[in-house]
Formats: sequence, C-alpha cells, structure tokens
Amino acid sequence: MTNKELANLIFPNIDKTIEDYEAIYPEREKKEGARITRFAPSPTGFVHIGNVLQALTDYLLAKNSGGVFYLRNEDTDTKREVESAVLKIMEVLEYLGLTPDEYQYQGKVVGNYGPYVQSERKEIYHAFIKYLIEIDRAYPCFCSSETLDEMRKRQEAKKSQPGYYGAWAKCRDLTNEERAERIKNGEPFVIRFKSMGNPNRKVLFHDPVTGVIEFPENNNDMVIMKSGDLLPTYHFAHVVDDHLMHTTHVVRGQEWLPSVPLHIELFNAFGFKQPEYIHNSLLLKQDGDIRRKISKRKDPEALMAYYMEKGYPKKAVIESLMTILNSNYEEWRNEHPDASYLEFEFDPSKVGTTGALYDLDKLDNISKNIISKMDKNTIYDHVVDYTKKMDPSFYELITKYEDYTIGILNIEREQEKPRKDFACLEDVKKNIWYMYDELFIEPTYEWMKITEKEEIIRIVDTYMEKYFTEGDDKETWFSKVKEMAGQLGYAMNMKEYKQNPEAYLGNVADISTVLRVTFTSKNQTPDLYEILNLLGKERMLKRIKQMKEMI
RNA sequence: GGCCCGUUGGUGAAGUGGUUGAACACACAUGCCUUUCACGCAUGCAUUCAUGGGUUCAAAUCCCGUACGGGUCACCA
Repeated sequence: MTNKELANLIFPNIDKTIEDYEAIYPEREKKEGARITRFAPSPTGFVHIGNVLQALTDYLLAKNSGGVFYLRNEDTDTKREVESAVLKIMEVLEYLGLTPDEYQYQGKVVGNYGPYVQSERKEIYHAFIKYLIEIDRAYPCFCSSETLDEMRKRQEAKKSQPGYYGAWAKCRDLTNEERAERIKNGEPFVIRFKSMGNPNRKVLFHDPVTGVIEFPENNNDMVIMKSGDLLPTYHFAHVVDDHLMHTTHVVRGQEWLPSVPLHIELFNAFGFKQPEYIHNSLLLKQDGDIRRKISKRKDPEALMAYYMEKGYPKKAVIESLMTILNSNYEEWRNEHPDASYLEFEFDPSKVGTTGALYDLDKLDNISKNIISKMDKNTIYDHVVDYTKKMDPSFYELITKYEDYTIGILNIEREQEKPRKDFACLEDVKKNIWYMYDELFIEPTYEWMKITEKEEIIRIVDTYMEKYFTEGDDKETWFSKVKEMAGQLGYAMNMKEYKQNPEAYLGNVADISTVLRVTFTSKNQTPDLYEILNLLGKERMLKRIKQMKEMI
C-alpha cells in the first residue's frame, strides 16, 4: 500500500492540495520591510497582562513598518474554550487602541487570509497533514494515553529522554497495511510528525531578544493532529497558519523557546520559509522571597480587566508596558512629550531577557501624569464614560451637575504644574465626593489641632459674619483669612509663628484647617478658596449648620 | 533529572574591555516652598554589578566552574 493510498484512506474527503492553498493565499503585497504580525491568543476567557504585552509588541512591529497586524483565534483546545472570550479580547484591544487590521468576530471576517479561527480551518490542516503522509513525514499512531503514560514512566526510570522517538516510537514502523487495517477496524489514532532529527546535531537560531541560541535537534515524533475532534495541535497550526497568512514575525512568550527546534523541522519538512521569532520574557510577581510568573488566579493585576475596572487610561497602560519593553522609551518620551508612542523606534533586541516585575507604582505615576495633563472637559468625559459602567449612581450625580462637576475637576488643573491627584478614574470619587450634598450626609470630621467645639464655632461664625464676602478674588480671600487669624489670636503667617509659637493660640494654617474640615469634612483637599467658590454661600451655611449639629 | 535562558540598587533598568567616582525613571527618606494635601525644587539612597577562579596594562563588560532563579519536557496553548 502506498503512502498516497494511506493518506486517502485517512482523509478521503480532502480534495484540495497544498498547492491549491498556496494559490488561495498568495504572498501579500507589501512594501519592502513591512512586517506581518499576529496576536494569537487562545480563548480562555481572560486577557492576561502578558498577552497585552505581546499584542503591543506585535502592533508596534507592524505599525512601525507599514505592515499588518491581525488577530487569530487559537481555539484548538475545545476543552478550555470559553464562550465570549473573543469578545473580551476584542474589547481589550479596542480599549487599548490596538485594533487589528484583520480579524474574525461575530460572524464578520475582515481580511483575505481567513478564516481567522482555527477550528474553522480544519480542512486546511488536513490537506497539509495529508501531504505529509504522502511524503512519508507523518503517520497515524494508535497508542493510547495509558500506553504513553506507562512509556513515560519507564523512560523516567531508565533516565532516558522522555518522548516518542527511536525505539519508543512503536507506531512509526508499522506497515501501511497494518495501519490501514487498524483504521478500518475503527481504532482511534492521532497523527504524528515523523522526525528526521538527530539530537547529537545542533540547530542554531537567532532571536532578537535572547541572541543566538543553540538547541539539540528535535527527534520527537510530536502529535500534530489530535484524535476525537481531529484538530491540529498548536505546533502544527502555527506552521500552517503563519505560513499561509504570511506572518513575518512571531511574537510569543519565552515558554515557547524549547519547541523552536520542532517548529524549525516542521517548516523544513514543507520547505516553507520560517518566520522570525521574538520570544518575550515573562511578567513576574514578587511573592515573598520568590519571583514567580504572574498568575491570573492569585494576582488580580495579572488580568487586563483589573486596569479597566480601576479606570486606568489606556495611554497609561500602554506607556507603562512600553517602558518594560524598551527601557530607553522613557528617555524618548521626555524628549517627545506629545508624540504618539508609535513614533518611537521600537527595538526588539532591547527587550529584557529577565522576567520583569510589573510595577504598579510606576503605572500610578505614569497615569497621574497623563490624567493631570487632560483638560477639564477631557477628564470629565473620561469620568462620565467610566462611571456610566462602573458606578451608575455617581454617574447620575455628576451628569446632573455637569458644570459644577467640571468646575470641581478643574481645580488646580489648567495651570503650568497641575495637581496629580488621580492615578485612575476610580480615585476621582474618593477625592471629590464631599462636594456633593447627596453624598455629604454623615461626614466624619477630621479635625486636626483645634478640636474644641466652642473654638471651632467661634472661628466659623466669625468667618461668616465678618470675613466672608462672595466674589472675593483669591488674594483678598486669603488676606482676610489671615486678618481673621490675627484678630482671634492666631499667627497671621507661618514665619512669625515659627519664631515665637508661645505667643499665639496657633497659626493661620489651623484656622484654614477648621474651615476646610467644616466645609468638606476632610483635612486634606485641593485649594480651599476654589472649593468654597464652587460650594457657594448657601451650601456653606447649610454645612455649618450640619457641622454644629453633628459635633 | 535532561535541555534551554538568565542573575547590575526596593522596582524597571542604562551599560557589549578604559572620560562609570555605575545613567535615567519610579519608589523611599530628609529639607525647602506652603493655609492642608498634592505639585514643584534640593539633597540622600549599589565603595559595586550572584559567587569563585582565569584572560588582560585594564572587566559589570571576555572565558570556565559554583550557587540561585525562571522556562520546558501533553492528543494545553
């Protein structure tokens, strides 16, 4: 029985040849040096921050070169697949602005190299496997998983290399007649690649992140098609898809490094040109004394959803990941504060090889800077979008008092050195809630130095009766507060007070604090003058009354 | 265990044989400014590049060993 006959027996309905597919998916028309990259996650329902790092790398590589960035859904593991996972992936990519040029999503296919969902490419894989069987580079294997487990144990006991190779590869030397018979008898089987490698020889390959790496050749007859659903394994799908879709650069995690020899052999078996590989380092997490891979089960910050829920601006997430990818990015950013990150010349060889800790403090800092630079309407829009999803009742409030809210958000904002109060949009409410009567219900007054009720009331009443005038400018306002301090026996300025603290009841800061706490309940707020301006006389009187009742 | 990769401060790191007395940013500390906080400003924070040995006039940078960390050895990706 010839190989061709065996191939036909296994795949009777596969008519297209690999040449047919070459014709269907011709070389892309692209300019010199353009890179074709892909983000190819498996739809497990979560988007890991490490995935985002890869997608960003892909995106940069493609966009920097006028190439194409596409999304491919690697759903060959039907056991792990999660409904709506693709939706989440698209959501994340949209959120970050890493929109793919080609994708398949909710029945819509964009791009000429689809389907972009692996489970819909079964026929294609089968044609390529059929070809491998015909040229004697693949064969059916009837070993059960129990047989394989046993084999592995024996290999361990003998301290020999685990795997399906050499004398261990029992099904490799079956005759085609035996194979045909067992298939006809309905025995389940997988298809294995027939390796011609010799581990005593080395394969060299270059990865821009790590440099030149030397591995022993692969000699394992890896499974390329699973039994049951007849879907290909990752290794095989990778070779076929990235070839037909004409990927030039494959970005993936470092955990793939050890399978490179296999992939090289696979590409060679077909005579395909292999893409360049960029193996990104993993994101780690400090856990006590140990650094471990950041895990979506233990670490909420491992998931992209965490950042979206907290309301980190997409730019902040991108910027922080850029600094991890290329640490010279920050320097560049300082020189080009307004440039798009896409103008930065990304250099894969500068990606660190050591797993990096993802630094949340750094993210906060970057994010604070970005938010502080937004103008009042921009931040208002962001807050509206965010609270609409995450905090509907607060959303109601801020949109009800739109101008008032914009005013609050604008305190100490549109100036040379704006405040940096918000690391994420979740922080906004924490910082401004007291401006709304609806939320100023049971304030906990954070008095500082002056805590006696009579003194507090004396200060507040004096202020309202003698020193408060609506419409004062800031200087006038503050000089009045100083004047009042003097009248009440407090030092009018800090220098005087420091020189002779005994001579005074306190100083003007203590007076300001009493006012601040009365009107906001908090002892730390942005500029009190601006706050009082926004609050207005009516609300101030109401809050004084409230304060007198509550303390 | 085999095979790969790595190890510069609390964090990300610059650095590829000699202007490095180890950049820059974050964090932290102190001080100044200041009506609080934040901002801003100033100063401090690795006598040393996991460790032992070697090559060299000269090493964080090259070589070898050791330790430690990570990855991988599936019909998962």
